[in-house]
Amino acid sequence: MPEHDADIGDFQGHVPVVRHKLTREQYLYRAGQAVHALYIVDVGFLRMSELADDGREQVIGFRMGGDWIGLESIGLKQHRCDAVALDLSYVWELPIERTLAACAETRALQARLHEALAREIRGDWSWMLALGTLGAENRLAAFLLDLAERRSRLGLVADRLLIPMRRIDIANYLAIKHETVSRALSRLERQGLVAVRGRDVRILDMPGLAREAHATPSEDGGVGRSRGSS
Amino acid sequence: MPEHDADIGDFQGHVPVVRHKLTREQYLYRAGQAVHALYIVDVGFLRMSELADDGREQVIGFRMGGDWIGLESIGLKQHRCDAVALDLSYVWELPIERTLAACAETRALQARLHEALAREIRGDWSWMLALGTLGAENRLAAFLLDLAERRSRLGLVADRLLIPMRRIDIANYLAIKHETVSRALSRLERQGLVAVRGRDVRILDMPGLAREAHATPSEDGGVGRSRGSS
DNA sequence: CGTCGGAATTGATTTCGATCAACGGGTGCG
DNA sequence: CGCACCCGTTGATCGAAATCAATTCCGACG
Repeated sequence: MPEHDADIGDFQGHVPVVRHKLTREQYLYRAGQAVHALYIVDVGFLRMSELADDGREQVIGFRMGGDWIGLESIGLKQHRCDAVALDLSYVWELPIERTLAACAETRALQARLHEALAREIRGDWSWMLALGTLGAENRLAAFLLDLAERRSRLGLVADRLLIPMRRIDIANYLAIKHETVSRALSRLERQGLVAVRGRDVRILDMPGLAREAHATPSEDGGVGRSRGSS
Repeated sequence: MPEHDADIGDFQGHVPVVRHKLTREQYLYRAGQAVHALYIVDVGFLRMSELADDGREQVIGFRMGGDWIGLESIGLKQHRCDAVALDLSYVWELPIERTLAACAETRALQARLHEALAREIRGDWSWMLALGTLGAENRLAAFLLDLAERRSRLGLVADRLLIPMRRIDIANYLAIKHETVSRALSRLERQGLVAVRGRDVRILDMPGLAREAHATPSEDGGVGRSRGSS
């Protein structure tokens, strides 16, 4: 039984929920806009990105069915990042004040929200681990594997990815250049792990890909766990 | 007036708080251990790190006075990361169930917790931006600047950093090697931005360092903001 | 007070990914 | 229908950081 990150049904009775349609390239919100809602993706694909004042932009993640959007903006007046649809998408909109109030009243909802917030943090940390310790090809493998896993959690086939984002989005997310993404994909294909045709990626060897998603060379990790008391 | 991330006073009346002493190298918790509390640093310095099953380790951040610890573990049975003291430190321990229950009852506490969780996410995202878009030297500058800012928020002098972590910890956090940290520090010193003697770092030119903490070369950002509807 | 070992700095060389460049292919629009 | 533009792939070269290596610094402890 797929454990959804966010089940809109839990909230539907407690807060007025509106379903929004987003077309390709349409922004759910942008940095600078007022914060007035949280969102849960119903169907579709969104890209989250953080931006610096000097123009730098970093893709932080991608959101699909069941994922929360906007949690990072709790407590803020204005959004600090962008959320844009990569595809035709539908999201549930939950007025933020009403939602937080509902969480204060209903213990189960509060737990849901805490869960979602903590899960977001863990996901970010886990990705930071990958970014900090893996090379380009391993990162890409980890990324594909993550997509596959999320698809299967939604009850979809996991070995057939129809990736809605451009190579450049993937590259930015992986903190590498898009040429490197291409090359890494080709290498994975040459190893017989995946079959790539444009945005249609088929995973041929899931365990092999999983192996590739961990450190290939003689990684040491660096920090060195010294003898710790207690 | 310094706006603290977490004010222990808010919780002290509502949950039984215990103050814990941690000596250098002592673990507050380790991956695998049961989750039973949240923590707020009183004084000292802690290092958070995420670890992979294959031994890779990534330093996620450092915690000092007023910072929460353990938020990432909400909803988990067992910790997935390490929290270790770099220095003699004192932390407040808040039993997790009692604390979450208190948040459910008291709106102000709930807001505090949401705030802290969301702030953690924003901090992570902001650091991901730095990791993804800055070179080694710029990252280091950003790191020093962040330490300085946090010190000043605690009411301490900001331009004198007595860094309790080893180069290797910094390196891991910055996702570079410790030799590179050394070289980058030396370069910053040669530019007259900082004075370094071991772990005693003096910031000589704050604005200059801030300039260094942004992209030096002709960064483009990559993703390319296309014409967005709405 | 000396020495021992981990931490830090600096140098030489290698390597991985970035950059520069060229080209193929699909798609939307005139 | 065909052109133009963007996306993606691949090749050649460059460069920043990793790796390998040698010292120096410094604190702990006998």
